[in-house]
Amino acid sequence: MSDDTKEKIIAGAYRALVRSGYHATSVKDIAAETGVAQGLVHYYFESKEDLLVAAIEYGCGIEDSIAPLLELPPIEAARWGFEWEKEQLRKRSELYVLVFDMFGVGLHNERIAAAVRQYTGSRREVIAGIGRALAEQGAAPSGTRSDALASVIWGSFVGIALQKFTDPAFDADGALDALADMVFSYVGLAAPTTTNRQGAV
Amino acid sequence: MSDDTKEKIIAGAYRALVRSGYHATSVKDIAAETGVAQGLVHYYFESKEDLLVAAIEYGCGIEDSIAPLLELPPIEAARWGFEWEKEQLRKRSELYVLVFDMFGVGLHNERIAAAVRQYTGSRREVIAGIGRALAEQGAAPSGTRSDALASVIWGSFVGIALQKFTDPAFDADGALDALADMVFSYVGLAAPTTTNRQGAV
DNA sequence: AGGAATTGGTTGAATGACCAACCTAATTGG
DNA sequence: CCAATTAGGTTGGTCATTCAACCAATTCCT
Repeated sequence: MSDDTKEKIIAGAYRALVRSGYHATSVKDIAAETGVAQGLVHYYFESKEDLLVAAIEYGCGIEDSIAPLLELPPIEAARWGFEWEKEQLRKRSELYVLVFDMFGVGLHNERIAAAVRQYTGSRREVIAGIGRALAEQGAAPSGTRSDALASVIWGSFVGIALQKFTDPAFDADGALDALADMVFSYVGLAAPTTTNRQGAV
Repeated sequence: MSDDTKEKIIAGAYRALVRSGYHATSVKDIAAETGVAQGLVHYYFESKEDLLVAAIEYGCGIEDSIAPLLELPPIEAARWGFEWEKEQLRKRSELYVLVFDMFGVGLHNERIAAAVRQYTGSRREVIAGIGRALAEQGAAPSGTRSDALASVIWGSFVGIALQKFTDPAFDADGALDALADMVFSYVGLAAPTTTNRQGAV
């Protein structure tokens, strides 16, 4: 029952974290959210920070796996990558909110910064991997630096998500379509044949 | 001495904010940073939040003005826009840190969210304006939605900056160069002479 | 087998520190 | 005189962390 309780506390911490943000989440909140005495939280975790780091890692782990994407041929993977991002943005918005919160916290907390770094690094690497596979197939311009391009694309994902969360009226799908259009045009591939892509200024 | 002191407190708050982040900055800190009694801070500002919002606006206001950029012909403006971003990233990194901090805070604080929204909106609008000017000159594909493209570019700026601050080894200049390369190639490729996008409505 | 001791999990009430905000009385200086 | 300013203290609150006690199994001793 012990590992179970620990896991329950982590899940509760994640929920509390998503609801209230890093700084507004107290140990008391977490205990209440989990349905457990406050003292028990410290029985399992040395400090609040320990717990929150665990909760963040837990949150990053429960997202839909990208693995199936990487089984596809690289061109398909690239196409679906943008769709996958759109879908995650819709389905898992609370994780994005948490991640942005962590970006901010990480600026002044090395522990959290490390967790964030690992998360972003793995994300960017997926994109870079697809880019390299494309380059090996000769489907990208010879001078293209896959990692720089991956940084741009992943950065754009982040920036678009950010705009969505700061402005509820923001058209994230439109921006992601524009990004995809630009990327595919740049690497010399046909643009993905997705939804109605009407051009209106 | 009165307006001067208020300004001094705001500047001190800005410095404290940059150093320690939003949540770790107390009124006491600000008073100490400014070299002023704690009570005086409350003499000038109703609440801590009032002061911090003022400090954020102050911070956004002291950046180098983009105005001269907009005097240039749009193609030159676009070119220099990327250089300007590189330079700001080098010279004004502390403002970026503050802005990212605010992104996080804004997710759970409507007051700060509004300040952030205004800042990001004005930034994006500059880019969109250049894009529209280019489109009017026929230098961009007819189907291009300037605002979607501006969202992508500004988003990428943000994402690249973020990567720089989470990973000191990150090559921001390289990423910005790649972005510029891609954007220019996109706009150039689909120039009026090309036919493949002409029919897009 | 059966009572005693041990252990791991759990509780909720302290503890001590810190915070913003408010207040007051005293001082400065134009 | 009046506005700005200081130093100090108070209030009411929140916070993470600690701690002694409690409970239910499990193990040990006889």
